[in-house]
Amino acid sequence: MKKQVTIKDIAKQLGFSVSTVSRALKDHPDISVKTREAVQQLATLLGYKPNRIALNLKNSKTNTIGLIIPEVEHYFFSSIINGIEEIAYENNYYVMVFQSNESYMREVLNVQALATNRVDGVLVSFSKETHNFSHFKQLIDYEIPLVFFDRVVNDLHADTVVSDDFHGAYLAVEHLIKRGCKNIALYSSPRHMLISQGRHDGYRKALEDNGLVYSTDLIYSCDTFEDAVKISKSILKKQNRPDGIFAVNDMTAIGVLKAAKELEINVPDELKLAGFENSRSSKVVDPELTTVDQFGFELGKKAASLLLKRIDEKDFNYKTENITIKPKLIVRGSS
Amino acid sequence: MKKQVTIKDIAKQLGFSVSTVSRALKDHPDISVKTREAVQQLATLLGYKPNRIALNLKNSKTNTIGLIIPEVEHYFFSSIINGIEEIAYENNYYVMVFQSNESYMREVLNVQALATNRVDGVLVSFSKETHNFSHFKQLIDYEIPLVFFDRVVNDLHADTVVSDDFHGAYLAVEHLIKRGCKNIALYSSPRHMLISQGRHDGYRKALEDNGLVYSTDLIYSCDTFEDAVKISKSILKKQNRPDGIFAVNDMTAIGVLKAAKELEINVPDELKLAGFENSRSSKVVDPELTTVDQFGFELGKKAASLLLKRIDEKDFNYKTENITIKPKLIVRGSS
DNA sequence: ATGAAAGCGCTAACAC
DNA sequence: GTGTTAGCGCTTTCAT
Repeated sequence: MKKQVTIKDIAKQLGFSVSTVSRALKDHPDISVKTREAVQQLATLLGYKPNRIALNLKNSKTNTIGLIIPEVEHYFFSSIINGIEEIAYENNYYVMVFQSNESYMREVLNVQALATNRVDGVLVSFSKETHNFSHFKQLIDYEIPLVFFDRVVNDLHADTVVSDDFHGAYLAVEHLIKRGCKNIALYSSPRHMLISQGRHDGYRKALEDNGLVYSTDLIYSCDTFEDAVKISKSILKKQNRPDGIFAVNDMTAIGVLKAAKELEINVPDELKLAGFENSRSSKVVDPELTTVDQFGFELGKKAASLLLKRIDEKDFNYKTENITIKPKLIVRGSS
Repeated sequence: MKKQVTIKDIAKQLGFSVSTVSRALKDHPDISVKTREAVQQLATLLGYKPNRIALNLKNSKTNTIGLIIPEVEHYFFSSIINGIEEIAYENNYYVMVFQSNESYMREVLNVQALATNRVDGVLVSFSKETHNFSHFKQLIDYEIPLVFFDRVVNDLHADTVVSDDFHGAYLAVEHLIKRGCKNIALYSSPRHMLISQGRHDGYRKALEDNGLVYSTDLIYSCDTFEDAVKISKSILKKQNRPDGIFAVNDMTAIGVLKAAKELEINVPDELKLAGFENSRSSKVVDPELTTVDQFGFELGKKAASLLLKRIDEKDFNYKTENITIKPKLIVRGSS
């Protein structure tokens, strides 16, 4: 990289001191119109760009927020990124994105990287492998504000933003019941994650509120397309197979759909399906998938706004907030 | 944010000078084992983290590469990000991701942001709106290495990495012909982008090599799901409707599929379809979509490796490379 | 084996 | 209205 133009260069060429140039560049009232204009003109002429690094060092502030997500590849996460970027952009912040790839080890390294890069705040949705949260505690020790979204943990000094999983699941399952299902299975992620916990509880509550029996026999640990195809083939062959399935995410529900097709089980007539995410794929399958929209974009915006608020806070001992976004059931052809 | 621990703090507590501490921290041979250990021990005790910002300023190097893409939300781009991150991670680089959202204005601002953040190099796939490339020229003036991928322009001092669109399109169309299509339409993006140009040419060549007539009547400007649904409804109602359609991306092909279903045109019997991307959605529709895999992950890796090589180069006047990744036809049920 | 000091680019308190 | 200077955290040359 070529040596970049600095205020020093401008100062030298114009015979001013660096401070004058610095002030002129930011329209300081003390500076005479003449010098200001001369300086600004030369600056653009030389292609001067302020060096953020120097500023960052000076101010101990990078105007950068760190983001750790499991994988960009999921529609839900990429729409969250969009929401975050929107807010960051509006407020002159930059975003550093790190993926944990669902690996705990990688996530720990990501946190290190963020700390060493001196980001002003961090947004996290942690990996499936993460059970220990001491790496996040480090950030908190540094008084770097932290906001968890989607996958959250409640016993840290950090805000949280989630969609109301309980409610979303309740809506979806209630809907399946109203459509006549009596035997509804749940395809769910590992239990330690609060999201699946909430969705599980919403599922259960909807059953119970509607006089159906909750049974662990109807609960399957499965949250990917591939697994869903595989296990559904046997599940759907059973004597008293489910007449409705609620899956924790769209791709899982779509996996079921695929298996059903192969077994020539008609969806929605013989089997009704609901997913969770409102992904692009959900609109594209046939029949289209009934699903729960989590408003990822909004969620990202909320999380980022909250983080920026925390960054501005004078006192790090703020009272943490737990924000919940109400999801919405999107009824389509699969139910 | 709390005041972070610096080498100064360590020096003071131990009664050493900062230079000794600095050296001890990096296992400098001059330092005695005793001091080294004392320093390193205290450092971990206090939770010392080197301040990258200071380093960046000192070295005029940020170990960060900038990435500008149209939208993370597309599977193709997110898989590219994965490839880029992989390489960056292995080489101790950080990635700053910016989205242009297909807006020229936004892209220009992204470039500014990158320049002011003093990234060591930049990876770009430019927006659909971008016809003027002077903002990239600025980066080149600064001697910041630039690698274009996917959407590229050839008359700048920058390397390019693309998948062989011509070849991919040729494969897809040739395949449709072999399957018996005689009247193959092309759904394509605006022509000024090299990608659609290449795909267009591959389409044309495949027709001509196989004794079919190329005609602009069979070319439609359409590259989104929604548009494809809309325009296909009329196109597929025509007297001599196409018996095969090749679309520049999967979602467009899937839009056609949707329209065909509504019109009760059987795919693949009455209409054969091929897309381009090998997205998640392509595996999920019924019938599954024949498509061209562009190996986004590999492409991202190649682009990032090349960029890092350029960053290390002593002389900015390197001879630019134009790398092409051979795509692969994935035949599925839609053809 | 360790320390002093300069410098990376910029800002701001303090002079004048 | 403009200049001088110190300092942000770190590395490194030059002393000792």
